[in-house]
Amino acid sequence: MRLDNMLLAEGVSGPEKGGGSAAAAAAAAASGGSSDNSIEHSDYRAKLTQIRQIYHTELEKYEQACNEFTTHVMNLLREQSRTRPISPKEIERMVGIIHRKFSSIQMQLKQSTCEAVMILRSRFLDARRKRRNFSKQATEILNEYFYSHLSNPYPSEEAKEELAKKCSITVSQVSNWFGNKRIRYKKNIGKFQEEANLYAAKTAVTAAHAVAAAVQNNQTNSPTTPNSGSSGSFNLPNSGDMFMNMQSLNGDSYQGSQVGANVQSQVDTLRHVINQTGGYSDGLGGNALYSPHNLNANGGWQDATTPSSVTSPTEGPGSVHSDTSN
DNA sequence: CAATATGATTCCTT
DNA sequence: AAGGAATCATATTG
Repeated sequence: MRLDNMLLAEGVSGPEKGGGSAAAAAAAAASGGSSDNSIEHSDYRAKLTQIRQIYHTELEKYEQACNEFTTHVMNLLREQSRTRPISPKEIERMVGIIHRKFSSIQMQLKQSTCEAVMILRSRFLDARRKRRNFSKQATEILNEYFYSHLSNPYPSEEAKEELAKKCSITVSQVSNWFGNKRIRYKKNIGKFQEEANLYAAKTAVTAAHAVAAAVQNNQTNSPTTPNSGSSGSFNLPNSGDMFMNMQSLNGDSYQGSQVGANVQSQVDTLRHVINQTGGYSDGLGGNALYSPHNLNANGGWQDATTPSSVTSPTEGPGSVHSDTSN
């Protein structure tokens, strides 16, 4: 029974043409494919039709054999009925036995066909096997979000949807990405240091521009940290992104002649804000603020088994931002 | 071709 | 259910 259903759903035993492509399309939609894998789909469909043909011919063959055998037995019985009386019940019984035998054979055929289809599916449609990297742009967007929310890199469902939309991937892919990113970041923070600096600088610059404009407009205004509409700006147990921003701003100086000055003042105000919000921050408030290896230490969401921090074989990852010559 | 990066899946915990 | 950890299978890189 179930085998029948599955074969029907898979388009093997259903209508001749429509079923296969429909099943393939459904499977493709389930695996969240974009649109570029039409080649694989046609390949898959070809294989599926092959399976379907085999299945149908075999099925037909079995049916035919069953009928032939039945008539043969009937003839034999009829012949015997001349010499001895044969009740119709006996004939019925024989026919039933034959049909049962053949239907069990058909069952085997269906089962093996099911297996073949499953193998085919896992071979062609399992996204894990045909893995494609996301576009450069998509990873850019995701990384930007990740590093600008480093203190709490857990996007809400809505944020995930938005990111998915922007990156033209699915929400579950966004979830996967963040899951992988969090774990891999935590596992080896040193390896991600320059990436972190890069994206932090990128977002920081935009923020700094905004703030600089605001400061120019209204100097006496107390800046309430123009965080893009993320979650609360003061839930920070560590405020890693803040420190990131400031570190990159201060260390790298971003070649901006005028901007640099504005940013410097901005850093001061930011530091002020941080001192206000984080009551505990007197420990690392002023002087430790700009040393990059302290950034690793004050992780908030990554507080499992202290990750042996920076141990890179090649160069000191802690001194990434010390741009030497000009 | 080995090493590494990366997206997806599975198992397990909370 | 969502997230962490381990793992798989492929992509990319050197």
